[in-house]
Amino acid sequence: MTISLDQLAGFVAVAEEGHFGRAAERLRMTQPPLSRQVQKLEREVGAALLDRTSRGASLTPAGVALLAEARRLLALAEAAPRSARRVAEGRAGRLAVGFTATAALSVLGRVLAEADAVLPDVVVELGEHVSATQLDRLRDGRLDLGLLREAPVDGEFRTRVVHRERFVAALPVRHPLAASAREVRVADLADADMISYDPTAARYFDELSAAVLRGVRPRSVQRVAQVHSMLALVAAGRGIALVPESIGALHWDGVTLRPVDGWPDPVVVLRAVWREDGTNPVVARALDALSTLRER
Amino acid sequence: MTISLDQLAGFVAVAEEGHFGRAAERLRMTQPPLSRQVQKLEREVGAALLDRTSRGASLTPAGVALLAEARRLLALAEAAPRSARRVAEGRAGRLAVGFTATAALSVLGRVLAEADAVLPDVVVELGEHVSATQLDRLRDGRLDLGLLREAPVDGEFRTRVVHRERFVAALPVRHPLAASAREVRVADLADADMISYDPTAARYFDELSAAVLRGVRPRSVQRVAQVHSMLALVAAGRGIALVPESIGALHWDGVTLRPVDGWPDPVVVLRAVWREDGTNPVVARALDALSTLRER
DNA sequence: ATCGACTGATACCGTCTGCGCATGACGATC
DNA sequence: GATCGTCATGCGCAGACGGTATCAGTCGAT
Repeated sequence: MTISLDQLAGFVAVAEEGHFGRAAERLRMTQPPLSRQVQKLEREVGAALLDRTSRGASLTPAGVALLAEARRLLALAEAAPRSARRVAEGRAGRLAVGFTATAALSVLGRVLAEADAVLPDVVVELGEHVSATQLDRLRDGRLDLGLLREAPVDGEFRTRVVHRERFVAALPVRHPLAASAREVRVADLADADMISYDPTAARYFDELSAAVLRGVRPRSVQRVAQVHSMLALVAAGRGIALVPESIGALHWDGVTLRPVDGWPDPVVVLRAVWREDGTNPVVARALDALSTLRER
Repeated sequence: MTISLDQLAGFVAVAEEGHFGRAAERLRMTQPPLSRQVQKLEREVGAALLDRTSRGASLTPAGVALLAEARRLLALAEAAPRSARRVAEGRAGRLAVGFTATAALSVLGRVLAEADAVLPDVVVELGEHVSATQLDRLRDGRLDLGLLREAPVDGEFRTRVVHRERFVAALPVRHPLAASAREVRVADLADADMISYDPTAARYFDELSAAVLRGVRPRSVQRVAQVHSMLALVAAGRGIALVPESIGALHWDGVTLRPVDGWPDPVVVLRAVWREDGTNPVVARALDALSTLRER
């Protein structure tokens, strides 16, 4: 009751060959069923598509019109499964990536460049979210991959460190420590005014700060959640802050970044997080791309 | 070995319903063959398209990709026969129309406007050719419809008069006849210098001129094939010419058009000519449009 | 004018696909 | 843990579809 792709393929072959016999040969079948196929198509279309003569067959105007449509249909029908297979293999499709504000400064650019190079047919959709929101959206499938600081305790997630960097001290340019030495020592911070992290909203940075300060407890003059706010306060001369090194990409006026003596190890990590049982096959391919990234 | 439209329709139904049973109901079939249909599609695509659970089925990423393609395919498959049928009925398609230089001045504009109004989906392809060339191209199918003066003797053509007009005299503005009276009389032409038509290249006009002059034989100072050349010579003051009234649309400087006394009948005709056994169904529709045109 | 060669259409037959019915396997829910 | 609802599977049969043989028409050569 409706047309079939076989009928269209038969019709196209006859139209191109101008000859039922040769068309049948091309389709690796015999002529009689091909004739019937085209007749059936004509009945279903409700119009003659071919003029049959004793020398072969030629297109009617309706046939000309249908030929173009039939070619498009057959091309689509051939391409559609291939493209679906590519999506299944993770070579094409969509990848929803979440990232934190500070992640944008360190690896996001390289991640995207690498994804573009390795997975050119994957459309990466980006969203900036704090860590907790990213985990929520990973859970409900709105994100495929998160870039965040904290290691999620939840068992359904898997994790890979994609970036390590050092904590550095951000000093107001007029601060005495900025004038005197090249490196800041931990002890110098003991009697400094310090802008520190909000223990809930920026728990990771807060705990990391406490760890690297090794018991030294500077005066905390302000607690903020965002690294950016922190730098604004430093620029205003309100105190010193500890920030990830990659923040230096911003070149904040009035702020000097100094390494801290005795902190050689890159301790601030950024993790890629994804669902163990995620369904998007692009994730696996993207993680391959991320691993080559880390090797450099 | 290849996908079928039925499989795609089944897949789309399941994808939209999220449920094999309801999808089967929508397709007016039972659930088991639908399940097998989708399974087969998945084998042929080479990827899982649906995640089956005990609550229904949801799309995999590959399924999402294929769903979009499948919808496009099905829409095309539904539209293609309709559009072919419209072409077969002459409601859509191409119409190659030939016309002579003078036809362009009289009815071509109205013909095209009418065609656009009555047959909006027909693309009209225009070509200006002399009558003989038009007949050749009608014969070999490069033209569907000709607009020309002469009635073809050939039996394979059919004809319909689409325009009638009068012959008028084209006078140089400084010519005595232009100054004296409103109408020119045939007798006045007897001793006038006259620019006349080439008896082979413009046979129709030549014979018509002879007929309307009723035995009066003016001096023929020049013979030309094109009405336009004729007017150029009139403007140059070389003589009088007889031209179809519609040429007045051109407003040649230095030329005055005057009706001729005793020529009341519109004698110059323009005919639509087409092949008796032509294959393009648009022709019949176009002739319908032309007949309504003539009634006005 | 006749015959032969070639065109697509038709008749007939066998197979294989694809449907429906009955039922199974599995998970969710109470 | 019984029950309900999901999709998958086994089986039998009708119909679709392809292949072989043949027909019918047209064209061209003899």
